[in-house]
Amino acid sequence: MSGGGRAIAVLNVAEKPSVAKSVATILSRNQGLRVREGRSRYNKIFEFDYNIRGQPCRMLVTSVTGHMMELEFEERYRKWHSCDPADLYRAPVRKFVPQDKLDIKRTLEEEARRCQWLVLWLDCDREGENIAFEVIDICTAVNHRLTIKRARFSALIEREIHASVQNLVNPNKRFAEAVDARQEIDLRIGASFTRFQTMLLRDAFVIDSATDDRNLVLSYGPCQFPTLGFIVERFWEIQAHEPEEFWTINCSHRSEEGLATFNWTRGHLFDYTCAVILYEMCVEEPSATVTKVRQQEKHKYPPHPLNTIELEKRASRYFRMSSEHTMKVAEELYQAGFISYPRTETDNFSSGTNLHAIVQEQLEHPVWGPYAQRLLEPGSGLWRNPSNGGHDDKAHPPIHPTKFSAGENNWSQDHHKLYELVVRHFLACVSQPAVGAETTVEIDIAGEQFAASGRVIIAKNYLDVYRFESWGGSVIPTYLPGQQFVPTTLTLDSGVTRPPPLLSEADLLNCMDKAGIGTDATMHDHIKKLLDRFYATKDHNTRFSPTNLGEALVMGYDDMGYKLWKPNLRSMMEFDMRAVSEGSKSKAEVLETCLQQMKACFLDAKLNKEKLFEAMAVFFERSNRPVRDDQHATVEVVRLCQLCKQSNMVLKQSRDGNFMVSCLGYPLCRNVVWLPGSLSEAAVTTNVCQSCTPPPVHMIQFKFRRLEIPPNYNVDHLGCIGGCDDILRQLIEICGTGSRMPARGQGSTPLPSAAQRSTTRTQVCTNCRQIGHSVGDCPSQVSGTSNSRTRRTTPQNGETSIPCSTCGALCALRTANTATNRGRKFYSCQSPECNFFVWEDNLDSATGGRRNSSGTSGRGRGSHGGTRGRGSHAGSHGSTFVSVTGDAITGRCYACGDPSHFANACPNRNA
DNA sequence: GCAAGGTC
Repeated sequence: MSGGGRAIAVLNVAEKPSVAKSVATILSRNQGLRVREGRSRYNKIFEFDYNIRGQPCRMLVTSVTGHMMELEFEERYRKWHSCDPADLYRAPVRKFVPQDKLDIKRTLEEEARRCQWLVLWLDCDREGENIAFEVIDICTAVNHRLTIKRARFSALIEREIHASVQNLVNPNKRFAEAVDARQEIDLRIGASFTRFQTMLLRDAFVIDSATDDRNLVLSYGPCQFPTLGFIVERFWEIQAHEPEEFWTINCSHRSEEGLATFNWTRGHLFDYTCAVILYEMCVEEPSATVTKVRQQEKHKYPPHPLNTIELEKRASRYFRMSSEHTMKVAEELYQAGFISYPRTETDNFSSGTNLHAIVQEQLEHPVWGPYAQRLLEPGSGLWRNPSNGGHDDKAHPPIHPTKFSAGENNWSQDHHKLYELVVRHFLACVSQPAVGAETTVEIDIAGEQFAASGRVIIAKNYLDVYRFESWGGSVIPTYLPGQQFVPTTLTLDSGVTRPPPLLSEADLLNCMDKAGIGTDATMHDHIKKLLDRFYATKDHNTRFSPTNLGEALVMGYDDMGYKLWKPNLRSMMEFDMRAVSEGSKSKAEVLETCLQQMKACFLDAKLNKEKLFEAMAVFFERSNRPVRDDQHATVEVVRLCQLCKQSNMVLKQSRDGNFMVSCLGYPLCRNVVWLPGSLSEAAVTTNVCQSCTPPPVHMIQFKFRRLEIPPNYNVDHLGCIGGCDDILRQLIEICGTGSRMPARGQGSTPLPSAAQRSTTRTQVCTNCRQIGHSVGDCPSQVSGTSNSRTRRTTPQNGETSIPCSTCGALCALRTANTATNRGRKFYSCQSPECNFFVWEDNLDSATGGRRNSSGTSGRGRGSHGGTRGRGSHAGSHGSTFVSVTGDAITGRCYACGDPSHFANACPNRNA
């Protein structure tokens, strides 16, 4: 020790208990290391003396367990009906320490009070940096004099850790801010879309999932939806596949040495005539000449060191274990000390790793022990330094065995399998590749080229231990260049193209990895979420299909023209996060632009919700369940209820279009203000009334139907329901409120409430000027569009109403005002119980039935996107038309079957 | 009841 100054107390915090222990063990060199309990039973506190750049330190090393804080909306936005989901793009959010993290927080506070320095040993990635700032916030709140330092390390090895503590740096605020932005965007997008689509669809359809419909959550998330998108896209590709016939020429030759199968170098042809002509040329002159014999040494290389994704993919492929279960078992093996940390991107061992020692541990294993023995014998030549997979998370090594086991009593079959995979994979990584001798023989028959190949494995090497992989070997007879022979068989075979298979779990992980969806630690969660939400199913072969629900949701958004189910959104976010980390964009800037875009997208999705209805209607029956008052309604807070003084009053639109402002405390509080029946639109604004108390009373932007209000009133009116608004009061008196509802004559329409009855007055129809009904119920008017039209029940060209093909009520002609379909006319059913909808330009095809009546131009399942199958996946081969046996050629016409000629000379050819 | 990210 130099200087000899007074020792300072240094609080060191790692991301997880295992890292705290490693850091403490390495720094203390295991001498004078004391351990004591913290308030959390997982997060111990290690103590020892150390010296940082001449400064004597009393080191305290403890840990958190990942993030300390969660992001949530403020209380008044937490309930699903507390606000319009669109408000969640602006609703205030706050970070808080959840209940199960409070004990760690208290440990940090208690220790931080007594320390002078805080050294952050969080993982060296963006999330780690964000957690670092969570720790800083907690510690500096109780001790603002703390000196804050960051330790940067790329591996938990002595050299790195000692160097790191002597070269402490400052934490990187930009990294942490990138994560803050990601969290906020994920929360706002996820919560808004989840609430929106759940409330919109759950009660409107009979969704035959395994859970009670009322508890069903139709979640949306920027990772789960693209994952679902991969599954649906492949499913559509399969459905859209049109089998296409192709032809190929196959040739075989049997000699004393065995059989050789020659493949046509043209592969296969889709042109039948062309194939037949080439085939007949071969048959007429069937002698084969060997043009080339090539012999080559081929290597099959062992896999890269194992990271999380690869572990999940291989466990799925080899054992059909789900990625989620794999991670659970791996976690247990890790906790028990048998394998290294299982959540790692790294597939490259750092140069300091003692690989021999890891092999050494396995020597006594009854099955692979002898292989490990051979590996360590210098004379065997089996050893090879592992390859570099090119990924490094700078925090963890590749997954490898850390403790020998020949199997533990408490292990399940899956524990055995996974441990075996980790060990065999590691031993394979440090082994020589398999070596094979490959022979390729090329022949020419009448100018057509064919090739056959055979392989002899010379040295299996790593394949001896890696039993999960194989390398097929096949022997072919010896051929010499220039040699001639007559094929044993020469056949023209047909086959059909086949669609690609459904995505396997390994395929899905691959898609996610390539598109940057999720992290190595969360990808399996996203897959599991799709199963939990009934969006997808997995068959016994680990292949995923979308459920009707999953497909309908993706189809609905796809029909809106949005790629919300594509990975692009996440990629863009990832790009922005990187920009924040690098300082080229600010967190505020990214949040502003991203949320603005997403809000616009959300609002447009809301406007286009018919698309979701249509897509759902392809798969599900409409629900007969009475629709609750708050379903299908826009919900916006106007003011605090002055009756119960506990809940908010919100603007709502009932399904038959009437607006009201009612208390969320219903049914405990029944306070309601009915708005004029002549309203076509109403939206709560951010403007607050200056005269009504107690504030805030939000003003509402009203839009009235021109023909339903007297000419001296404006169609647009910014009004207040707090009692100050004379215009609103007058219009309620003139037009009445909600009176259109009982007049609709729908048996299931609820009776008007007391409040409604009390505000319904004698009315004068502004259309026909008669007393007793309002314009909305005027018998001489349909849907308020004109005062001269009469109701007809048969559709005619240019007609304004048609009978609903679903329920028999009338459908009114309306004009769309959405971004994607502005100006396009459609019919929608006027019955509040029915959501029938059809584009006017689809009317002809719509009369056949509901399924074809959707606005998607008859596009149902199966006709989506998809590439044509041509050449993608060759199917099985079929008929043999001509066979060549020895020297005798027998043949017949492909077209008519006559043995006297071939198809190119067939007299019936053009018949 | 909602997201995704850490981790036990």
